[in-house]
Amino acid sequence: MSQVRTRFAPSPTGYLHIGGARTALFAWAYARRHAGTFILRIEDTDLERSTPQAVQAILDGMQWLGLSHDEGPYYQTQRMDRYKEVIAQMLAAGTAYHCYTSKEELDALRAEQEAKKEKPRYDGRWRPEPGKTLPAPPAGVQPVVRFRNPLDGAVAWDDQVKGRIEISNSELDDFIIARADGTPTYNFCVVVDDWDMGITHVIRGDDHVNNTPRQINVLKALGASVPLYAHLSMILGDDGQKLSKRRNSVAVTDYAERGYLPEAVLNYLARLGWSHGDDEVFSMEQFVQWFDLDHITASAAQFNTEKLDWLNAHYIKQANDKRLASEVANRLAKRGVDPEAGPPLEAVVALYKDRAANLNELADALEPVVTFVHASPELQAQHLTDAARAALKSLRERFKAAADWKKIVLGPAIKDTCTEFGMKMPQVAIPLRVVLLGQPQSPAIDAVVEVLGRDETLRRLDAIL
RNA sequence: GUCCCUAUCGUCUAGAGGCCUAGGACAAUACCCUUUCACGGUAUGAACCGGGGUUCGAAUCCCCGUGGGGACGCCA
Repeated sequence: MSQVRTRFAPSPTGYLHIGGARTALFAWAYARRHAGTFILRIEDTDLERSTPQAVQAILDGMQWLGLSHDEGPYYQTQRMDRYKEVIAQMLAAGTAYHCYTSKEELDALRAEQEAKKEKPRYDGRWRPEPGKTLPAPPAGVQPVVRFRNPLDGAVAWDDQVKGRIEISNSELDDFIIARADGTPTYNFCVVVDDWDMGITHVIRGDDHVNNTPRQINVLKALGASVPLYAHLSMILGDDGQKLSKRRNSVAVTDYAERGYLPEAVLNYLARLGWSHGDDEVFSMEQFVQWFDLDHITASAAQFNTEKLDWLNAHYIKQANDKRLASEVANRLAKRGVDPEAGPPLEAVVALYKDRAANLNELADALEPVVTFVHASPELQAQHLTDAARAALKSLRERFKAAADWKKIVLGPAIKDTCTEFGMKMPQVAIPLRVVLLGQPQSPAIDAVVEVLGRDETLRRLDAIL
């Protein structure tokens, strides 16, 4: 078997879409699995809609996910000479021809066919046939170039995810491969690129299934070998509807902003439409070893944010504290909170990372530790009763007398206070949380007090009591 | 309208004719842990779209319906 070469070929008209990211992941994993080559190709022939910013956004998204390419990025706009060369060859070989039908005529034809409930298609009026007399080319009209699609028979391929697909050539019309201005069109560029780049496995979204027979026909006309195709079904939003920019987070960078770890997004995407038995949580190394085209689901998959959240929480628990601290520091800084203001972030992260589903939640939780947040009047009224205040004042004296600022000393100090006042643990611990953090819930209170430090703990106690 | 794809718990999925009284995961519910909130643990409920075949036997194969999606551009 020849060396595996796969490609990801986005068009730079927006951000790296979550569906595109999964396509890239699968193409990347397949190449890695087979020690092959993963190629990045930018399909920017649509000059109107392609932007350098979008190219950068795609590159950034790929980098965030860690999907590195071995070749490219290639840009179709830089390969124009090559496309024109192939078009000239096809014109000479008779596998393509000039068509002078104007857009207006085409529109009229389409309207007529739609009125008759027929499938809109080019009628072949400029297609040369033996014994057929073509009209005289109208003066001053720049022709387009059309591919001379076979009239009879069928095109078939064994799709690696959908099985055998066969399309009759009578369903296909002679599609345009070069516009009137001479620029080549998408379906043609893809063919030349896949051929020139030696792509062995075309792994792409299933919105391209209908393009495949055309592309295979051109490949054959060129005498090129036909790659294997694997068409991935699309990803639907949480609501079961097609993903939309308005309703869903579609850009991978949205997920970065929303506090997801790339390994969680990757793991989630890998399991969306692909499976390895009952395995749910696995590393990219493991994924690459397991990945195959045989276990890809043929039907569309609905995105489930709750499951992503669960995976993300899992990976946050696994992540090392230093990395999380740096992520949280960035987020706090953006909110105008000085990450250096409180105790060492790493120590606080260690205390809180089991309880956060994403980095923003983690930052939310750390904020009242890092900076002193006064409890709202409502919370104070609810929790800081006279009895509670008295107990906390006594506790403050115990804290002041603490020989060592450690949990093993601090914990008993709180318990002793409970005993002194005949209170249960929550009756002291919750008011203490309210004073120290401005909220009634936190991890184990002795651990919080320890990490907060002696000076800061006493300062906050003094400020409120 | 024509062509193409698709259909297992609410969701992601396992399942390649008997191993299926259909398994796992997320979510849900209950309990345990925790004298807080989470985390964690345990348990429970929850599905083969419908109808015909083929077969000794069908979630698995075939056909027809129905639902969902895609394509039909001088867009990609």
